[in-house]
Amino acid sequence: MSKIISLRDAWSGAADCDSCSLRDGVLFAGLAEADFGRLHDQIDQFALPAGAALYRVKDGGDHLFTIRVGVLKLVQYLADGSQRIVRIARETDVLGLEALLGEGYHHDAIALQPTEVCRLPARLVAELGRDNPLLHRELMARWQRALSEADAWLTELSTGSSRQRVARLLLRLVRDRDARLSQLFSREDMGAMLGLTTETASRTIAEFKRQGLLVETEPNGFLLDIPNLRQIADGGAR
Amino acid sequence: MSKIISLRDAWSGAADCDSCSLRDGVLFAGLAEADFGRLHDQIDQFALPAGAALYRVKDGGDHLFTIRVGVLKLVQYLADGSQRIVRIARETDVLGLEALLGEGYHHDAIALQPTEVCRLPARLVAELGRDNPLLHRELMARWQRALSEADAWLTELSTGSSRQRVARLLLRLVRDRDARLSQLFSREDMGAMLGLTTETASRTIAEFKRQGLLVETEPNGFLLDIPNLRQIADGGAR
DNA sequence: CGCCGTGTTGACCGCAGTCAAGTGTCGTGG
DNA sequence: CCACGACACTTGACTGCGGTCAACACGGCG
Repeated sequence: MSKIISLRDAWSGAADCDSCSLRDGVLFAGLAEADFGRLHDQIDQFALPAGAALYRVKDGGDHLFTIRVGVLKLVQYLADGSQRIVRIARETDVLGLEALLGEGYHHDAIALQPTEVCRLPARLVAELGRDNPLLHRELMARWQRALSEADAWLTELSTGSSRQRVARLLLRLVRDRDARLSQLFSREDMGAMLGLTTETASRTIAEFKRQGLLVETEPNGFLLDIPNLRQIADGGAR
Repeated sequence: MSKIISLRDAWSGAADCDSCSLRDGVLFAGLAEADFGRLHDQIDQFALPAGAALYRVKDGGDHLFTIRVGVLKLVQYLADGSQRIVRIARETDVLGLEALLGEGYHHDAIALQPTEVCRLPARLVAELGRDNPLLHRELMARWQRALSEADAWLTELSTGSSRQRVARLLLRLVRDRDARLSQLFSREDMGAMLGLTTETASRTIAEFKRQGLLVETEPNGFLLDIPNLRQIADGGAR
């Protein structure tokens, strides 16, 4: 368990959209300058340390968030108190889409690394989306992306042996990037993502290291043996 | 494996929307009569026997579907050929939302029971959605519903012991309805939904029957002992 | 220094996967 | 009409993977 940090503490000012390097990649790429002006001064920036919650299930939910840097986990809890991580969000991803429907958040969103986000009022985005086809389309695309992710977690990360799941998770983390990985999740989080216990996650990672499938080249810098991991992921050899 | 039935074979005419009992519940509840007219004569109806595919992953994907009666499974396949059922769709649900983004379908959609659907051209729905706020909102709500379902499958149906998973599946099938259940899935499908083997699904169902948690009152009519199933689902006693 | 959180490893055991046989039902064709 | 095969479901026997409980190593921090 980590310290609780309220969003208020994390406020780091009004957003500096004009110079934002993500400007073209994010939700508002297609927004006319006029519309964007309406939105702009409603946007706030926040910086979260690792372990801080961006929002929690019970929260009201009247803001969307786009991630500038960092990684967050989306967590749901079961009746017995155990947790399951249902998705991971990283830079340019949008969180809290459910706020557009006035639903209140469906997960806890918790930073896994130092993270910066922009906060947008849901009402305003919903309004703009109503008569702006490009934003409308962009919102649908975000929803679809989240859905595809969710499906992939089911088929790839909740099926097969522990070796397969861990291998698939590692491969998914580097994806298009090359074979280097800057940070590994805690064993506990890995377990919660893969439906395994902390011990099994630990054992499997340790085994991969021993077999040279995962080499720590520098502190917090890992190199993956992608071909062999891929073979394991597909049900191949040990 | 079941016979392959092409959608062409299943065509059963232009849709009779005016008398459709679902008219108020579906996507177009908020559509003005004029707009709806544009859409209406583009809609076709299909009837699928159990086992037939509504669409497959490879298919182009330029139609949405709304389900009038029946149940479908959405299936994804892994590299090793095994299948995982990622969602179930029933009356009033909308399938193929991804077609709105021109993406091609992401699953195989296969009827589990005799099923009737209406088919809508994706392009037209996308157009209407662009300048119709109510439809726009309705589409977002559908996407969100699918996403919530996907998350629930992860936390409820892919976590815990086989007894817990089967119990949660049964409870989910009756949901708001009362304790009666008209049809049970095949053991194979249950396994694919829960990440279990066919044998384990069979054993667990058989055990529930022996314990009176699941009573077959008539052919294809089951009664659930909801309180006790709920206790099992939450990690309670055997 | 001692504490705490995280990761690792060991020993043991039980649940669920595997392989296989057996039962029941349905549909087809002789 | 019955014989047969196909298929789904059930059940058994065995095994192995991963869960559980516990001890220990390591590093950071008060």
